[in-house]
Amino acid sequence: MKRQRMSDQGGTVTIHDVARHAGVSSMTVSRVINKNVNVREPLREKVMASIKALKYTMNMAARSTRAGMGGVRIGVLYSHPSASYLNEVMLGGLDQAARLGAQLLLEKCGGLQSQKNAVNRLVEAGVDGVILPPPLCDSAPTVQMLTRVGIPVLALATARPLPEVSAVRIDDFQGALALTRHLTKLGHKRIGFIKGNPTHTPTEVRYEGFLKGLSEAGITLDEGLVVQGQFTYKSGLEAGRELLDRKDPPTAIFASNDDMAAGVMAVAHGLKISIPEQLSVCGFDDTPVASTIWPQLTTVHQPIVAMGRSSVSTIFERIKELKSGEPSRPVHQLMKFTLMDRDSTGPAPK
Amino acid sequence: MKRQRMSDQGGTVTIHDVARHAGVSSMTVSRVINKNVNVREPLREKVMASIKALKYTMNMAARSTRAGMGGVRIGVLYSHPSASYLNEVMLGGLDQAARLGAQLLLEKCGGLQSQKNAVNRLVEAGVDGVILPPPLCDSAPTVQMLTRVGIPVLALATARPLPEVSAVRIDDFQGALALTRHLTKLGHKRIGFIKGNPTHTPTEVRYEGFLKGLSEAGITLDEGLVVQGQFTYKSGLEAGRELLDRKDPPTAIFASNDDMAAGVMAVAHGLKISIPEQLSVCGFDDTPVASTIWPQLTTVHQPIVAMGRSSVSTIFERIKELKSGEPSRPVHQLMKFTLMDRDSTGPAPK
DNA sequence: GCCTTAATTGATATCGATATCTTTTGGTCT
DNA sequence: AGACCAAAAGATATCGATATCAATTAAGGC
Repeated sequence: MKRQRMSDQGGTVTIHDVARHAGVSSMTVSRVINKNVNVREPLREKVMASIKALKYTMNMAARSTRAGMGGVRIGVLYSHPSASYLNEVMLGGLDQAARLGAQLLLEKCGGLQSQKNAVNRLVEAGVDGVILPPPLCDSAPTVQMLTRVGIPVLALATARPLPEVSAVRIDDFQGALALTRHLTKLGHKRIGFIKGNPTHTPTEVRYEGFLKGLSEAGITLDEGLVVQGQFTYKSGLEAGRELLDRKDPPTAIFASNDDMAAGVMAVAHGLKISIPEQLSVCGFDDTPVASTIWPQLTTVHQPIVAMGRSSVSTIFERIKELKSGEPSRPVHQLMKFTLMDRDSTGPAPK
Repeated sequence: MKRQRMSDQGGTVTIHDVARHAGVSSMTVSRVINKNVNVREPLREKVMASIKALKYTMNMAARSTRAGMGGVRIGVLYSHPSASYLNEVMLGGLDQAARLGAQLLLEKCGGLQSQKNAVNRLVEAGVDGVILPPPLCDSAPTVQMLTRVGIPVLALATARPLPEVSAVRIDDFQGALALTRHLTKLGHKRIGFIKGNPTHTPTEVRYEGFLKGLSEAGITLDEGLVVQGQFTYKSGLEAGRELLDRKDPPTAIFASNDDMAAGVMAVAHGLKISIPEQLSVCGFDDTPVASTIWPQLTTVHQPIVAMGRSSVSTIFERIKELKSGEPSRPVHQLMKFTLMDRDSTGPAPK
């Protein structure tokens, strides 16, 4: 009895409350919210004012029950990306799914046979579309299985999207180029490079960006400073040890992702090599680990959360088009990356 | 035209389809789904069979529009927890919120004044409840501001819940005790301990668990092996260096969280101390970093995602009670932790 | 065996937003 | 000025699940 629907209105403000307040029908309010064209200016303003006055916010759950669009299910099929990467994707994805009233189904798989099973489980569950985070985004068999049964696919963070799939990604080439320029501008000439897992498409593209950056600065590639990694912390540890144990170690190391950069930094800490005074290190992706470690990592920020969000809305649109029989083509969306200039890079020594 | 509502039924299976198939009313189906008691066994079975046969899954969005519970808004107010920790909380939280049809509002703040502003923003936005992840879960002023205006509060992962707030947490004492037992069982006698940030409540409790573990094993505390940390990677780095630079270094180090343990391991890698042969390291929380680094970290798994989920449903229940005028008391929920015995710990050397 | 009570089941209204259809409005063309 | 038509606004039906109340059945009690 204490707290009985206190405050001005009785709890939540609905579209009808706004309508009453503005003296129009709720349909008009709906049209205003959805930027529908057929509303005259004075009315639109009156409605907008009421929305503000009542602090109206839409109930997304209700919207999604609207006729026809009921219960869109989107599958997210992953094999073994880094834990934090997937977390961020899901963070954005779940948030957007909630907004759209869609349902996200997370499905895990391993080898090829297991991929088949996972795809079947998703189809059985009646998904209307599937998002493939890396590294599955580049798996042709998986994509085919899905497209064959008419389910649209979206590849997340692939460097080279397969045909027929939508994609949300950044320009890995430009990102690697920007980072390399950053290093050469700081005066680094001997730059080590740690490649990623060769089965992931960004691996090669980032390397190409690095090469371009070197040639721009008139530096000849020293093949001995290029080490193969696997995108894992452990491979970064090994590659770092290999590079830093040389008698002519590089003054900077460009690791193809943050986990490997963290490995390199761990080795450097052990060798009492101070960062960034004696060695500059940079990574790629800007996963949480980049700002966890010390010194904080200079890296290319990939807006993973936003990409997760965008993946969901992009494939949602596609599903809507397909359901209503409209013509529909895969959509490619390029997100902006940001160079995060933090504390792990500095001027080349001496 | 290619994909025109293929498969058996015309799109999504609803509760009504199931009802028709089973020859009952949709209300009965609803009761079966929600494990409501008042359904006789034969009918329940018939309904269950139909659910399976039609591969029915519920439309969560629709459920959340149900009378009365429309548009619950839950605020999540955080200051500066580790990025990955918050991610996991939100992952569980968003997922559960979607299920319940609630809306989650994320709000950030810094100092005390900024906390006031943040609380005001949340109240303005009309939140019905607020979740406080660490370290804000222990902030008495914030809690007071909220309870004063009648908004229920839930503290996440606090070790000592303030009065009047609900809480979702693990038993930090037992967790630290289990981990210490693990080390002593492996034969370690000289065990270093890195404390966490003194303003967080789990810091002291974990230390107490450690002490208890030592005394159980009949080990006298060496005060020199206890170092103050801050829950940050950097403080782990410094503490690790301090402990490992001693002439009589410990054979095992218990860091109060994973980030600090990662710092210790970085130092060890640098000193070419092999883990776990020469040094055992363990952390606490099992954040993604624990399985990212190498060797993978022995730690206490805190089910953060599940705790995020549980926080949302717990405060949701509370909100429901308050809204319907039922009597309502804060709820405390203790989650199970798990000892993750991975590769960073081993038998004490010689 | 009849009546009261409790346990089951069903019928109907509802939630919030939108699709769709209908009515009204306002303007243009001859 | 009258007719006609598109634009603008409203009325109503709908989505899927559940709350609520009514109807039915079963279970005891004397």
